[in-house]
This record gives sequence, structure tokens and C-alpha cells, in this order.
Amino acid sequence: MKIKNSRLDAIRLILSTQDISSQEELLNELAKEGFKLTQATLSRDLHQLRVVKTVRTPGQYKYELPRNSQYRTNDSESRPLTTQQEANGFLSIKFSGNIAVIRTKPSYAGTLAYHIDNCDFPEIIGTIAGDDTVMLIIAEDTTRGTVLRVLRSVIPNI
Amino acid sequence: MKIKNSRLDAIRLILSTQDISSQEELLNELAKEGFKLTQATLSRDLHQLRVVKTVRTPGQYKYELPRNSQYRTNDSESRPLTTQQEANGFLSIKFSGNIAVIRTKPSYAGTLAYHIDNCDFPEIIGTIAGDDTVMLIIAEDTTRGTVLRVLRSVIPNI
DNA sequence: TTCATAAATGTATATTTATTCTTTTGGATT
DNA sequence: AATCCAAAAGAATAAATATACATTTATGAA
Repeated sequence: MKIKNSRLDAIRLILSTQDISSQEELLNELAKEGFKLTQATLSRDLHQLRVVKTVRTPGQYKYELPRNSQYRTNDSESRPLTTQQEANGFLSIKFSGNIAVIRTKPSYAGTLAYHIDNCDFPEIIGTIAGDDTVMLIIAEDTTRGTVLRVLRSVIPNI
Repeated sequence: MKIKNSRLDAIRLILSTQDISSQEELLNELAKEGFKLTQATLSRDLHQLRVVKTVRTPGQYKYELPRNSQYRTNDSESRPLTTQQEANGFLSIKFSGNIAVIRTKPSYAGTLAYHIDNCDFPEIIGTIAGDDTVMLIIAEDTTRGTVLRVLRSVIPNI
């Protein structure tokens, strides 16, 4: 179903760009995006995405996507895992302030950073790569959602 | 307190050797080991250990310890700090904004970053290493003191 | 199309987990 | 030992989450 898949995508987007501490809260965020659903359905969605509720600091919870299913679209037949997709080594992306941290499989970071650099995205000021980590410095006034969107051309499986 | 600490150890042992799907079930296992406690206390214990409830297969849950569960509140002196202390090459740490910069002896940075990565601290969203420098991106709303505290498990001599 | 079947969802509720409030316990200090 | 304080724990309950059941909606085969 189409609605469900785009909703799952929305959930992934939200969970990787902001701190969500309850299903109720996530439900509100989804409502802002125009998704109308009940807690029961959300519970099922989170279950399917294998989202876990973690403890950030004592008394403070955060829903997190599992490391390797982070940002993978689940309609795998509509998007077969192409060479490009498998080749980029992308694992996850997280944000803090104006920095994004991308984790990759070992040794993939340099190549991925190279490709991102080549795109000359105005939203990304610069990149630096280690062995399995790429850091992106994000331009001022650029939202995380925008960063994710522009990165899609380099990381389809984001 | 002695009882509590040994109980936390027992929980760690149980969770890493068998599949536990609810607090109720864990409570029973603990009872077999002679630990008498209520669900409320267990909930607090799991909270402190940062245990998460994951989905194994649809409908089947499992409580899991964080990958590196040497999370300590204040009993860091109970751990022997000999081996790593000499080996990690740590020299200094400085902060700017949400970035921490660690200086190490030449060639130690990669290994140190690797160990920090493996801990999956929620407070540190990513690291990147050169030859004698590690940069850490710190999660939003995390204080420098907290960063120092969690790093103690990797860098006892911090 | 029409029927059959599966997937998705809502409602209501069961189940599970977190927390408030209170009491107890364990150390430290005098 | 007596006192104080903080950590720990229980009981009860609130809050959060999962699920059984019923209904609707999509999907596919004939």
C-alpha cells in the first residue's frame, strides 16, 4: 500500500532528525505531515521498522531506528538493490547542530565523501572522511530534511 | 549497595545468555538465582543498564544490553585501569561548540576512535580520526561533563 | 467485473512498563 | 550506639504500548 510506505518513510525521517520520546509525540509529528493514524497503527509500524525505545539520559527516552535498517525503503522490489546502492556502503546518518555524521561500511567513507563533494550541493559546505565515517558541515539555514533530500541523489538508499 | 550491584551483574549475565521477552520473565529468572525484587525495581535496573526491548521476529521481543555495557554511574574505581590506560595514547581533550578534539600520541587516534565508536554512546554521534587527533561530534543537549564521564570507560586516564 | 483472499486499520482492551509516593535499609559521622 | 542522609525498594497506580477482534480496503485470479 502506498500510504503506508510513505508513512514509514516519514517515520524514518522524523526519527533520524529529531528526538521522539513516545508514540504519542511521534503521532503528533506525523499529523503535522498530514498522516492520520492511531496509536495502534503506529505501534505496528514501529514494530515493523524494529524501532527501539532507548534511554538517553535517566528519565529521558528516545525512539531509535536500528543501525542497519536505518533509512532503507522496504519496497525492495520497486527499488532493486543496484550496484550503486550496494556500493556506497551507507549505514546511517545522524545530526548534531550543523554537522551530519554518516556511518559507512569500513573503507567506504572516502569514496562516499568524494561523491558528495562532487555534487557541490550548496546545502553542504564541506565534508571530511575517515575510514567508516563521513562528516558533513551543513550550510546555515538548511534543514536536516533538506540535507536528506539532496543526499538522495548520491545515496539512494538513504 | 552490594545486593543491587550483584543483581545488575546477574541481569547482564542473563540477558547475554538467554532470550528474555518481558520484565516478568526476567523477574522469574532472577528469582531462580535467589534475587527477590519487584517489577518496579527491575524496571529501574533495566533503565540504569540502558537495556532496550528489541523486535527479533515479528511478535517476538528480546531485551538487549547496549553493545558495550560498561556503563557506570560512579563505581569506575572498581575496574582495573591498567591495560588500556597505558595503551590508549590519550594526551588531551578540548571542546568547541558541539565538537571535542582529542589529541593522542602519534598513530593512536584510529584505535581510540574505534573503541569510542564501539561503545555507541548516545552522547557521541560520531568520531573521525587522523593520525594523532580524534574529533567527536557531541549530541545536542549533552554537556561536556557528561562526555568526559562516559569517555572514562574508554579513557580511564582522561 | 466479481469473488476470494490478504493487508491495513480502528476500536477497545489487555498487557507491559514507568513512576509517584512511602517505607525501609545501609552507610557514614559524631 | 544513636543520628542523619541518601540510596534502594515495595505497593499501588499511571502511563505507555501491544494485541484481539471486527471492519474496511486493496490485490489478484478467473
